[in-house]
Amino acid sequence: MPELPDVQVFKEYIDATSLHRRIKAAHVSASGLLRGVSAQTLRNRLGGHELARTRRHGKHLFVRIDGGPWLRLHFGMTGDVVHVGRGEDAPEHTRLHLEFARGGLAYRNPRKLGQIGLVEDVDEFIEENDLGPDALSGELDLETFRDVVRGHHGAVKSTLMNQAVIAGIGNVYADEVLFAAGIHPEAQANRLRDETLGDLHRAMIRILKRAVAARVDPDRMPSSFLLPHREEGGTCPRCGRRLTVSRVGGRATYHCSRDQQKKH
DNA sequence: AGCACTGTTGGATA
DNA sequence: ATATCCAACAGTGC
Repeated sequence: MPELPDVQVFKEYIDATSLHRRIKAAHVSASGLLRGVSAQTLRNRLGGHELARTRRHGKHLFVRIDGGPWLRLHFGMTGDVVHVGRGEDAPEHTRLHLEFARGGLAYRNPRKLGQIGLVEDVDEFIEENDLGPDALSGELDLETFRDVVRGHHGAVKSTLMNQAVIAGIGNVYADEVLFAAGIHPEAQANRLRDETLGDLHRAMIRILKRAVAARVDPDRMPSSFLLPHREEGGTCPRCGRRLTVSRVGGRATYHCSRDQQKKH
């Protein structure tokens, strides 16, 4: 689940619930998620400090520890963050629990396919880990978008999902963006026309922003979105036809064979 | 009960 | 550069 819009919602959630509160103690309960940091170090760096601000790049969330490094959270397929009410225990599958004087913040991850780390310099992390520009950053203007997308000649869907090309888009929103732009998921990235890339760029920004505005709740998304229909037997919200289910780049793919014929 | 499926990334392989 | 397969892991559904 956690792609750019989801992580943005987590970011805003932390901003609203957890900044500038002293961490009484940090509890780490899944060492397998830790990247380049021990549970001991994590506890020491978090305990007694406050979260100062947050930053997101692609699907990574960074939380600045006041006067110290950034806590880096990646959510994998099943992670999220949730506030813990005062006096309550952290919920099931909590892997990192920041306990405040009253209440706390829990990072949950049932499948443990996420990452927890500490980074001194976020920009350095982005560079070293070969992350492309964030899909919603001003850095990714139309011209840059055209250049980076055209540098690849696989399926456009795979290109959109390649974090080294664009950071933030995963399987679900790749389908959503291509549906909005009327582009076939298997169209070759480097053969897309200027105009088509313009459609794609516009759709990407609009869809991601709209999903964030809907708090990634399918019930609050426009009825034109593919997401609520993205299931076996689902129908196209535009023409009512049965959606085509296939695999592109090894990932489950939903598209409408009538409304997504644009190949280039 | 057993098996295949799933929104993530990363590595090996061809 | 790209596609495929696998692994990490746990929950769910058939």
